[in-house]
Amino acid sequence: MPPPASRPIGLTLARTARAVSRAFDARLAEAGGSLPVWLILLSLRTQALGNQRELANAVGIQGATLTHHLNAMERNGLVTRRRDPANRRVHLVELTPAGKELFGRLRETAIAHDRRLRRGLTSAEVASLEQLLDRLHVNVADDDPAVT
Amino acid sequence: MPPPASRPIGLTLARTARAVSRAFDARLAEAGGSLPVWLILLSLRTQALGNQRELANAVGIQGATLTHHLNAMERNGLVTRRRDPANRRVHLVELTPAGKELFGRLRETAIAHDRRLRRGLTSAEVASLEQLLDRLHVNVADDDPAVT
DNA sequence: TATTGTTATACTCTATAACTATA
DNA sequence: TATAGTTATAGAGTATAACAATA
Repeated sequence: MPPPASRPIGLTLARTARAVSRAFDARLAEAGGSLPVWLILLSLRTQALGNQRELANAVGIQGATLTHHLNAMERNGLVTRRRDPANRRVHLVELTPAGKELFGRLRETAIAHDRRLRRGLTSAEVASLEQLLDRLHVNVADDDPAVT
Repeated sequence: MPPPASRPIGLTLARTARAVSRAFDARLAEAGGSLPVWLILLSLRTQALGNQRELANAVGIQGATLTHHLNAMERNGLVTRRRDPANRRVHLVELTPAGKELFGRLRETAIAHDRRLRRGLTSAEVASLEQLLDRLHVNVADDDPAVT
């Protein structure tokens, strides 16, 4: 049986994602942010997260990597960290007013980016794309290395 | 008019692409490669490229970045570089037998990865996905920053 | 002992600027 | 002067391992 004759979908996905994320990165940088910072702010604002492990998980990075970003964000006055009195191992991460302001700006950036991405696509097409992407995600998520 | 109410397609795209490319990276690493090395080998084998600038372009990186990878690949015995007698400014990049061997192995890896990605999708669905991704790509490619 | 998070360190990919060799 | 490529340097993002603090 022949290999898939057409252009591999993984290649198309990788190239599209790279182009799209570079464009988004550039916009975020103009607005004073970056992708990890945006994802961290977004997670903090839209999810109730009990600790940094959960936050790291929501963003899709390791705990130490999150610490790295939080250090920079704290240095830049975007977040504060303080011990949870109820469990002093846990650090409560909170947005400062500057952090909330940046969140607002980056949200505008993200909305504009998405509007641009959707240009010329019907909402049915976007929904279909989203659903197909989710299925790809599931296909690599179930880590069954025995797939030959 | 309200912002897109649903989950931003850019976020779904970014998360899917990250998960998929991490899975692919892991497979490539097991096979002794990496994504940039695979893209370089693929370009060398499937396109007629006149010089390194064109090669860098095909891979989607800067010339200096390409040099960086070629240095490593040459160190590892995968490619050779020699001056083009017709224009001694140009360096002809050629695969060694070891380079061709690695190409073959990585191609198998890429094919298996793609087979896995496509699981449960009809070829019409894959075609539709590919076409939608291409349209997103076009939407960010035309760099018209005046899109509000 | 287990859990939470930080520090130390390093790696990969990428880029820009300055440089060399050739035309 | 212009073009092809390299070298030098740096920065962002990520990771693992060892550690400190707390439970």
